[in-house]
Amino acid sequence: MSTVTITDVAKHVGVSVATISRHLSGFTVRNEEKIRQAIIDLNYRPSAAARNLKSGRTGIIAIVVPDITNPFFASIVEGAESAVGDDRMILLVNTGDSREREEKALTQLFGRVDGVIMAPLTEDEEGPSFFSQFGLPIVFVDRVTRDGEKFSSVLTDNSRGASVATDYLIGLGHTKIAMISGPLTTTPGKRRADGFRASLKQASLTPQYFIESDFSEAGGYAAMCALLDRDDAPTAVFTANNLMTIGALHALRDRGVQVPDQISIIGFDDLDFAELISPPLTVIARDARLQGSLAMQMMIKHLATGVSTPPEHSMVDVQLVERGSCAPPREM
Amino acid sequence: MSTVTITDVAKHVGVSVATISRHLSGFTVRNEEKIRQAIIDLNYRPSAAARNLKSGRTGIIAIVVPDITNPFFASIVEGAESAVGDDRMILLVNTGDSREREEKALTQLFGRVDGVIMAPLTEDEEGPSFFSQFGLPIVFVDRVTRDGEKFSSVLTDNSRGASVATDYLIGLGHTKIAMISGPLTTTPGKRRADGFRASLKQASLTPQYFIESDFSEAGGYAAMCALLDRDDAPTAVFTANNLMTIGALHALRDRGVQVPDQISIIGFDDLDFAELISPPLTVIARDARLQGSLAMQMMIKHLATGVSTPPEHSMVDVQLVERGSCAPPREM
DNA sequence: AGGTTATCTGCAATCGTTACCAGTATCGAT
DNA sequence: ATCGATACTGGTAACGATTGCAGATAACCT
Repeated sequence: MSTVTITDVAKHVGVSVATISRHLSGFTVRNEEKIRQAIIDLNYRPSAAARNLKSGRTGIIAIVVPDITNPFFASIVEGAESAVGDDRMILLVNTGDSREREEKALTQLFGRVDGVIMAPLTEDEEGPSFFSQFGLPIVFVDRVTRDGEKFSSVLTDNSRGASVATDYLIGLGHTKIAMISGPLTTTPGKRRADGFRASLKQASLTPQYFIESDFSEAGGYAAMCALLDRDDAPTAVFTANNLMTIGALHALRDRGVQVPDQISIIGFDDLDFAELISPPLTVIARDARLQGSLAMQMMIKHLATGVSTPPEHSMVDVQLVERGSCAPPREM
Repeated sequence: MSTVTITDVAKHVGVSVATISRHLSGFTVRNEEKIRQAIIDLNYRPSAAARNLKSGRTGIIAIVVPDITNPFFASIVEGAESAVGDDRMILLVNTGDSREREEKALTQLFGRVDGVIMAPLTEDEEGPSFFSQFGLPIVFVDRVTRDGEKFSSVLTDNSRGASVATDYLIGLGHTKIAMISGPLTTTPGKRRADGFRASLKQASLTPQYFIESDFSEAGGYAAMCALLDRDDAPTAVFTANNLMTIGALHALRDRGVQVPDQISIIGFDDLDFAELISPPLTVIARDARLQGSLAMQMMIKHLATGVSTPPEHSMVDVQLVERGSCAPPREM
């Protein structure tokens, strides 16, 4: 059992603790070999807590995401992991889409981590100081808050992505185009809705099939059902994230609606298995892993250069991946 | 900026640091209200590092998984998250299937966390003391090492699961049954292979279509291709995890092989979209979220009752979910 | 040999908190 | 008024590491 301290090692070797400490910090000391051996013999491991207390740094970077089972966020985490380096670790917080838990997490994180990479839930209705108050370096990823300018961020052009999707459907000849949207209180929710609306407007169409949902599979299912229940059902639907896409597909399957013959569907965010479903799913894709990695790189650079460096902003490309789930409307 | 210490609060209120500390620990003190106010006014947050140093506990539990983008592990993490409680947090380590990183993680984790929930990569070839040496409470999940008896664990009956899958294929009349296996150095890899072999043996069949792969999508793809390239191709295949199943399905799709007409396929571990692919995928399922939650509960109990409590072992059920990807062989 | 560097060393203060110990105020009972 | 019990309080020594300071040793030069 390891309750071996630096003092024990020092005694064992016959030098002072300072010498051991210096050895540990990479300075040259007289009895290198003896010290190394003593550390192994005693199975000594420096106390992280004591180091933190002295140095004020923890070597831990937190990642706060709304839902780790969403493959998009899992990939963000993986990307961040890949860029974290040898001397740091990642602390994951899953807020389960709860604003309360997000807030509590930030409070608890203070002092335990050197920085936070986060996808905030909402645009922060509570004033510009909310995230600043914690005094933690933050890099926003995927989403940003109203006072986001103050912090670095890695975002995708959500509005453009939604426009590309909508324009694509319009280009195929659809006029009855639905959107199953995320919550308008979140940045991606809002921006994607904006892009959708803008594209419709440009084509002189009205957003009569717009449903605000919640980025969850169940939400997507319910929304799709609601759309199908309408007398005048849409001929195409744009689902604003991967989970809702899955839900919508389940609904279509359960109702026996043929894709793309009876309805076209395009999703936001690619899925591992998008090619495996029939027909293969057409999506707006972006590189989540890259976003995570970029965010981590920003954080590391920020921690290295000091707290008062100006925030950086980075935008990751979206692209249309045409597969087979969209076709021109049957009845025109 | 928060470099406010308990001393500052004490001075501000006009009491000693001990009093503030007691208030923080929930004891009744004289100036409750004034203290509460001072803490808010000064924006004081207790130093986690100092607390760790004094108490020896961190309030952090680590979860070490090989691959967070695997939905199975993402669900484990989510399950653990859901059971972690208000006063603790989760530190995630993604080892990326690297034994080296796993080992380094354990070293770094010491002193930073109160316990580790982990899915170890291998069965630990390096002797019984490997995981013990870190002096950390460990709960194994999904997988176990050779000296696993010493630590608590939450496992699934991998061998039985594989047998159920194999028996199902045999029951349908298949004799040329392939298995795309995980690495035999991992517990789930080995046990599932064992179950497969046992079932074949009982039916007087020989495992001539056995391929050891690596639990990755690419590995599954390659293995499936190899099987299809054989002169005497199998009529059914059992893939030992979800990622390899996806890879195999991609291979089948690319080669234009019809499921289940030309080949039957059954996977280990369910997928969100298993019903969406065509035909819907038949799988051996188990509740990953439950496993994660159970593991966390064990860890919390273990930390509460003390280090010397005997390890617990829990087994989670597997079940066959019949969908449409398996059928009797065409040519008999 | 004497003087000057260059290297390494130990001492002790420090990081922010907790917990033990002894001390004081308050109160009711005698 | 005195006593004992109760309820808080403040001072201070830890927790285990790092680091500035000054002293010691060795190495080098003239």
